[in-house]
Amino acid sequence: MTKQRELIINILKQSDRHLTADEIFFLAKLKMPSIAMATIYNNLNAMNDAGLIKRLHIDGVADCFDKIVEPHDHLLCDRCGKINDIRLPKLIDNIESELGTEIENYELTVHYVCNECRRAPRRRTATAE
Amino acid sequence: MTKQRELIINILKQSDRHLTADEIFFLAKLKMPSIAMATIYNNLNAMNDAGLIKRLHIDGVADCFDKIVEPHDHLLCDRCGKINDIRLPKLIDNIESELGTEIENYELTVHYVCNECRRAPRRRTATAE
DNA sequence: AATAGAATTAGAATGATTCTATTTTTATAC
DNA sequence: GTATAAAAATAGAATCATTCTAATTCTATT
Repeated sequence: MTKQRELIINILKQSDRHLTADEIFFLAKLKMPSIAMATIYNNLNAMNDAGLIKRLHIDGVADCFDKIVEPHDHLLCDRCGKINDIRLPKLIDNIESELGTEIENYELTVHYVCNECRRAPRRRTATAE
Repeated sequence: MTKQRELIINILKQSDRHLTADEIFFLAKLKMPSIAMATIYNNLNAMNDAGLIKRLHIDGVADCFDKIVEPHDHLLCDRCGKINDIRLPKLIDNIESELGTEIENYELTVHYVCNECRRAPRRRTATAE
């Protein structure tokens, strides 16, 4: 466990959002100015491959990294772009029974309009629409 | 409807796979050597935005384009990388009832090991693993 | 045939990510 | 505690997918 990896893990742990490699790089540089982008990617990729974190692709946005612990799904608000985590524990059984085969795992992104946006319609909170 | 768009649509229609922009470009150039990459993207993006086709992101591979007609999900074999379409019509209700909200739509990619790979284990058919 | 607007073309630009060569760090053996 | 080998980090170049820009070509309408 290198200092760099430790730092990256802490940044992920302390964030309540799903960060991009770039955001992690920026935050890491504050604490360790010498850190290189390649180190960010090397570590994120290694941890992703090891299943310690999860690379997340949301259309039109750079990949984000998620400090998963347990499997979960994502809720994307189509208006404000915010991503929320959800657990849909029965879903894997639903999929398997509809499909008739055992599956390894799955990735699900649900598009919806979050409560805030539903209430205050049309006011844009973040990047997306 | 320009000649270029017609060509792109035909390429998509005639293919039984999900093609990348690059593959579409290559195939289009065979029939219309002057066609530009920007035209491919312009048309794919326009059709995607209009809901006529669907941009598809699979981890580690360039985006593919899918000639959807109706909503459907994707099955990705983790061994050979092949993508199959599936319909899981009950899923949207399942998600909505588990979630307690109405949703717009969703994207689901299910990872599994396809029948061929299950039978002939470890022999790699395509790009992935 | 003249014109306007839309689409295409070519290639430069961008953004994200990976690669490569060099340097630093870490761990282990002497 | 120094020598050495392996692993990781660094800097920056390279690559890949995609978008952008400016110039050109098409198409439809007058």
